[in-house]
Amino acid sequence: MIEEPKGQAMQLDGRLSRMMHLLIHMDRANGPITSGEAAEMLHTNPVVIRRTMAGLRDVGFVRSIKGHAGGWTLLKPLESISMLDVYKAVGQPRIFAIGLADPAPDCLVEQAVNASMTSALEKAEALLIAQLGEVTLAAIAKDFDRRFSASCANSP
Amino acid sequence: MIEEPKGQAMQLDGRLSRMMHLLIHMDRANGPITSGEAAEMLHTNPVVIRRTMAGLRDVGFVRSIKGHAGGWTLLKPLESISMLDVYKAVGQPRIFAIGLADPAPDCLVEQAVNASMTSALEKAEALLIAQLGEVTLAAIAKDFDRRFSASCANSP
DNA sequence: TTCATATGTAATGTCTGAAGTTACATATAT
DNA sequence: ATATATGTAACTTCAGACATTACATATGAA
Repeated sequence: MIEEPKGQAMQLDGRLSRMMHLLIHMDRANGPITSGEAAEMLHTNPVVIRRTMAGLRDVGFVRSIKGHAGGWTLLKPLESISMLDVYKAVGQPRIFAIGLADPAPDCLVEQAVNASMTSALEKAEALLIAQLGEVTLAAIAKDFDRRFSASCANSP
Repeated sequence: MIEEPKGQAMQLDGRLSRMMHLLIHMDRANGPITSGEAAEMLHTNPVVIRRTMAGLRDVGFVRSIKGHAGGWTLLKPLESISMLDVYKAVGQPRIFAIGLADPAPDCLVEQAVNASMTSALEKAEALLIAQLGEVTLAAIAKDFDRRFSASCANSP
């Protein structure tokens, strides 16, 4: 049997999923969480945390405090933050990996192809955005609680 | 409202749109189209054409003939080829540029985040696949005919 | 003040996959 | 034979997220 390398898959933009993860941890924390602590939680680097959290700070979801006893604090309740809010806060990353070869071609055939492709992609994007808007971080946190209870049920 | 930066063409996978474009041209052509001719149509390289068309040949949509008077020929009517068929033929490229930071995390919080993300992405993907399945290349070719007539109406 | 601690950010390196390119082997009409 | 075409391997290029290094700046405590 051939061993699959599979250390990490492809180069996906994980900012949305990472920030959701972190915000829920921050809601659970007592005091501020430092970039170093957050980096450990997300298995990444403190600078990556600061860089990505900057967007969340800009829209007022979190606050950062420098120096001793500093770190990051959640400012808004999870009920008020949807997945879509986080998506926007991290800069609305490009959604699709597939797309048009040329967005403004001279060829009328390619224009017709682009029209069909764009129509399909836009519908899928609209549904995704709608889905992201329907789920709050509080709902995800609640799902976590359910999973946590279930995992504890298996321990004496 | 957040203004999207929305720059130029990034690193998108254009194989689906390119092959659709080319197949419609092949349907319009009298004889075989060479990789060189196709490359000019798509503003790319003959090797890229051969590489990508190989998938379409494997599923029987086209045939390639070597040597003098060789090239690529369409084997099936555009009515019988959907966008989804082409998508599959080019290897079902990855659809999304966003995704999970870690597909199999230990952290239960991240597992809950992943569940929500996956749910949203899967619904959007299902809709996209459905859209691709509903449109044949013949329908796109017909749309081209409309555009062509419209463009001729502006000429004496 | 002095110093350990944290964030802010620029600069640089790493990684991945489509696309582009070069080179050459192979097949086929004339 | 030769010109023409495909088939592939083996590169290079490119873009963007992520990782890392380095240093400036701010802050609380001894």
